[in-house]
Amino acid sequence: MSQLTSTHEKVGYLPGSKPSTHTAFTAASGIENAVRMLEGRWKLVILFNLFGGRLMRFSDLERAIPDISQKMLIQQLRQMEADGIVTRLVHHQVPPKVEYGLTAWGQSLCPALDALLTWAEARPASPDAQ
Amino acid sequence: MSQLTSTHEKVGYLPGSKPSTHTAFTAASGIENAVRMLEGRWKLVILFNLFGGRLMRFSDLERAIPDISQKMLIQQLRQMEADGIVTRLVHHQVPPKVEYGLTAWGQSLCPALDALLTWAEARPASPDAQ
DNA sequence: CCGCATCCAACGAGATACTG
DNA sequence: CAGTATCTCGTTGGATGCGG
Repeated sequence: MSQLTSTHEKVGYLPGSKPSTHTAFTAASGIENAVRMLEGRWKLVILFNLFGGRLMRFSDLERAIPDISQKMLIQQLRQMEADGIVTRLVHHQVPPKVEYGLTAWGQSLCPALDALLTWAEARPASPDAQ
Repeated sequence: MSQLTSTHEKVGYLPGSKPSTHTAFTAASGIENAVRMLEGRWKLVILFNLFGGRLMRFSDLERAIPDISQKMLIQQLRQMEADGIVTRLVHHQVPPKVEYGLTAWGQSLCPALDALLTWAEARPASPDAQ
């Protein structure tokens, strides 16, 4: 279910003709929301460690991402939790144990990121004059 | 040609088993490059005004995006030009005339953004405990 | 018309130290 | 173990004014 056309032809969300659900501005702001959730120095790295559906403890993530500080790790996790991307599961134990995972919606980010990765790697080496 | 699996099953880029071309870190950094090019307050709005393959003058873009400052417009355009996403065509005239458009690679961003938009709009209203 | 330079405020993110 | 608190700094983006 594609909302934007991917061709070089005229597209449906252009101002003037809006047969589709989106104008240039609504489409942009919708994607901006997505990009905002993905911004942040570490979010994608965290996400990729969580893809696959397994749960990881705070300390697991710390080990998996050596250069991250505790502050950044918790901050980015909490933001993604607030965004509905990651789940936070607290086990009331001594010592404490908290596991992080992905929501179903978070999992569904995977194909979109795949598209982005494919695009990024298709970058031509030499500048192409259109 | 998908490089990441989109299922909830085990995925190929996970540490330990790397039959695919990507580890969690190379995949993340590849996408980070893409996200970095899309960050910036106005880049997506500019992009959407350029999709469709038509050329737009500097002043056209200024009019199309009322709240943007000249500094921001030129800055984001130049960055995207450096990234190989937009083209810059200078007509040596009096008064000056410069037209901006998308490279072929820039055009090919469209489906990837579409995937992101579809994902963003699929966000569940209520928090879903996975 | 198109763009550059400068100054400034706001925010993101790292380092470090401390707590339940 | 899993956080919180504070400080600092680099970067981003806005406003304004000048130049080819």
